[in-house]
Amino acid sequence: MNASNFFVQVYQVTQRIPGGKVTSYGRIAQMLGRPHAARAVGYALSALKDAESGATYTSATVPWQRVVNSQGRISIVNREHTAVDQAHILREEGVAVDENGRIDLNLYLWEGLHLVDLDDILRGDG
DNA sequence: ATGGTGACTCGCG
DNA sequence: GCGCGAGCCACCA
Repeated sequence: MNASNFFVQVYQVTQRIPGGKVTSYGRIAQMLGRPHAARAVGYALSALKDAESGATYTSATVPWQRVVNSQGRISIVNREHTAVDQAHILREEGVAVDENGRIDLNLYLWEGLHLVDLDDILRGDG
């Protein structure tokens, strides 16, 4: 797999996160075989375009809100207009987020992909 | 090719 | 629990 596919792989893994569950940037990186590429994962999600852009992967087709940091905390608080949105959307999905943007990973952490699904993504079939 | 930039993580104090 | 510093990775000028 070449580096140019990395973003796409991140998006595809993220799309497999079921509603009501969350995972971390680091875990996604780990699933993709790059345990230290957490920052790159965050970079990929920040690169998502608007729904109107017509791109394949947009903030509307990729549930970016289900990705938080390893502490179970929302990483984009007080960041421009999108500030409180992530917590809001997660609550609508049934995830308990306190006023500090913290989530109990013991309750909402996503199990992760089965090897079969991961294989599809890493091969580019997903 | 090189340096700067994050929606990251981990280890310390 | 919180702030810092130091790795780490993919992108873009």
